[in-house]
Amino acid sequence: MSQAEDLVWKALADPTRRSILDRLAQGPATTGDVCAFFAKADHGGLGRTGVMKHLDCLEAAGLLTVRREGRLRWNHLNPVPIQRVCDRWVSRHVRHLASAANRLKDHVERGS
Amino acid sequence: MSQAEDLVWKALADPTRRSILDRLAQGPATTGDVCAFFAKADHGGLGRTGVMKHLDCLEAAGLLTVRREGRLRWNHLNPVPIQRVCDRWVSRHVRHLASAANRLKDHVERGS
DNA sequence: TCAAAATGTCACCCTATGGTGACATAAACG
DNA sequence: CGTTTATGTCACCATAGGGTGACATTTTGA
Repeated sequence: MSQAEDLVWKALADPTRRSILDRLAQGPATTGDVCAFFAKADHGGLGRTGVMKHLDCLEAAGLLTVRREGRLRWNHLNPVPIQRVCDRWVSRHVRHLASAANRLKDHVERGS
Repeated sequence: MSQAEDLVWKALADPTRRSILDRLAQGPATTGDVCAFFAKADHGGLGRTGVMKHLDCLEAAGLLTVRREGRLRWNHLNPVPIQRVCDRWVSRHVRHLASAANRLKDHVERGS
């Protein structure tokens, strides 16, 4: 229940940030690259300031590592926290899938 | 990128709601049960109205199924959406773990 | 040196969200 | 029937969060 895990959940809660992670999964990108990607209206028409706030949020959660190169800021995806959260929390619940399915089955059979 | 998946992410973003799911993972509970669990100060000191809003949120996300029995409302955990989101999104990123590790290794070796 | 490009930072706005108290409804029970 | 218990619903409040424009800083390159 650490603070760090909470930051990860909060970071993943926003669809725009998940899109950024999708973009970074195809390789590192500068902030300008990400901005160009989201400038198009079909990706939200988001401005540079907004993108940066999302990047900050992702970095705080550890989902992003930054490498500065001259005036460029290269954003690298770091999927480790996602896996950690998935292992530590999600698996606990998915483990109950079978019993939950049984309860749902009972639920349906008894006619709701 | 469906609306349904977004509801799941939003629902999981809040630590209180994840605690509720943890509680429900040990078996179904009435709304009163959940309230009693959160009334204690060490669990947030949350009120009944607040609990119900969280339950509504979880139900909208499909993480919760409700069965009414007289004046009781039994809340059942449904981990299926969690697994669906994990399969459809998280696995895409965890798949890049190896290459990301390499990039981080390069990053460190080049001295940040 | 000077201008353009890439990023950093700040103040501000609006809405979504978590939380509450008050009241309404519905079922169990004497 | 009247009371208690469990839940539903509503109006309301405070804050966090997503988004913006304006301006500062730092490189690059002519």
